[in-house]
Amino acid sequence: MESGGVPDVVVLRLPLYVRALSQLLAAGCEVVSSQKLGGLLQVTPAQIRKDLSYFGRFGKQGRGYNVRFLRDELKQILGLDRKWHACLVGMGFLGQAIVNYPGFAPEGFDIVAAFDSDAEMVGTTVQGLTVQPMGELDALVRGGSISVGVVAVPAAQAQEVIDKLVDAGVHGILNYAPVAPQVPTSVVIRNIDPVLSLQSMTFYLLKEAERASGR
Amino acid sequence: MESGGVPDVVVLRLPLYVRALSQLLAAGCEVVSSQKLGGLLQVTPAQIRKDLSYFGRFGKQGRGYNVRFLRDELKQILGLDRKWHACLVGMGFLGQAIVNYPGFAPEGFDIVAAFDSDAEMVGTTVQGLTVQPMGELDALVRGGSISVGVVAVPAAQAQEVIDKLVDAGVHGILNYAPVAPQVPTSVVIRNIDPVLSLQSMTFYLLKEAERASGR
DNA sequence: TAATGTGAAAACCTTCACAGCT
DNA sequence: AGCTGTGAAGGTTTTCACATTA
Repeated sequence: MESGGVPDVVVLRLPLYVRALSQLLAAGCEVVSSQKLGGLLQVTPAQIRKDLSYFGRFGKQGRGYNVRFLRDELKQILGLDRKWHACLVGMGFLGQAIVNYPGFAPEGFDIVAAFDSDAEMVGTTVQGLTVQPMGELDALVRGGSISVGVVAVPAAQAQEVIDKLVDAGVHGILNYAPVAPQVPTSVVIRNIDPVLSLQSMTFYLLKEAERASGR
Repeated sequence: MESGGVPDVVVLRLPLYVRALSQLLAAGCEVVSSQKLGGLLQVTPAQIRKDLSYFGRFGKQGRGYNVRFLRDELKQILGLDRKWHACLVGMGFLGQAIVNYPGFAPEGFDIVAAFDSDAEMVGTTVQGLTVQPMGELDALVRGGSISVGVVAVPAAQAQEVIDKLVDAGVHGILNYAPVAPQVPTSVVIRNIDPVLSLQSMTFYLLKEAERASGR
């Protein structure tokens, strides 16, 4: 994917920069060079400068970047200077863990509604969120300001749920189900799949083991 | 990264192929073409053929691939034809969700030990796992067959925990903490970070919103 | 002096297109 | 006839290296 002349890989790295800059700021650091920032993130200085150059000129030659300024610019570019409303579908173990995860809200991501197809689950309250029946999804998303759907249902139901979310007008999906979902090109999807991560990791663990014993 | 002439991106896609092939098999499909497999995964047929060609010749011209055979070959290449032992560090909300997640064991990933620095937590049992004090980590990993460490501690402690795991001899790390960890090149690390995923997503949501209203 | 911003070069990855096999 | 396997072409991403500026 590629948007407005900016390569996708670049957009994927920007949040990393934002986080590192926030840390630097918290540590009282006001100016940073691409070299130093790269050291923190294991990224080459040239790559950082090139990435930033897609969006403007944020540094001062001979000095580096003002940490707060660069951080705020990047947050604005990414749309992180405002709140985003999300709904969660699937309030099983995983869904509950997601709702309880304290990392979303401080970054401006608020889960404002939750749905489940299980009648047992509907009506219960988790972290101040009352679980609603799936039938309510369309009206709530269509009517409101919800732009992101978080999918935490079993694999077998995932595609169906994703279709519902897309129909209701969600433009972004964070999918925790272990499937390869199909979405229209206008919808942005991100998959969280720890098993896939492990399954590509083991390839290298095998090589490592070979090196350690034979070879 | 690049290992044995095989590009990293290729290794990242192989587990996707394995999963799709398993699904096909479950659906009773015995033969598949790169075209059909690509359709399921939103990958071009040429890419699938090229990816596979790094490891051998698995298909039959004019017919396609035997689903079971290709699946088993790929599992072997990735090291998924055996069990992998992992330990979990951090038994907070997130750690408990990870231990309860039913997706790891069926794929051969067994969490066989758990550690926490909180004295309150130590000694409790979650899903048949008794939480042990951090002091035990080194001996247990060093002595045993644990090759993967799963990190589910707060950001502030993550690097320290990762260092301990690496020192103890773990070769792979699945990190859920929102940090950019530093590890030796011999250690493979995968980060699970839903907030970063959302933060790159919003860039495109912004563009989408612009398109929808003004331009 | 010290570090940015950026064209050009190099490396890398994907797609094409077709020979060759079943 | 149909589909794989693969060199070659095309495209994208990273790195280099240096003019430029504070």
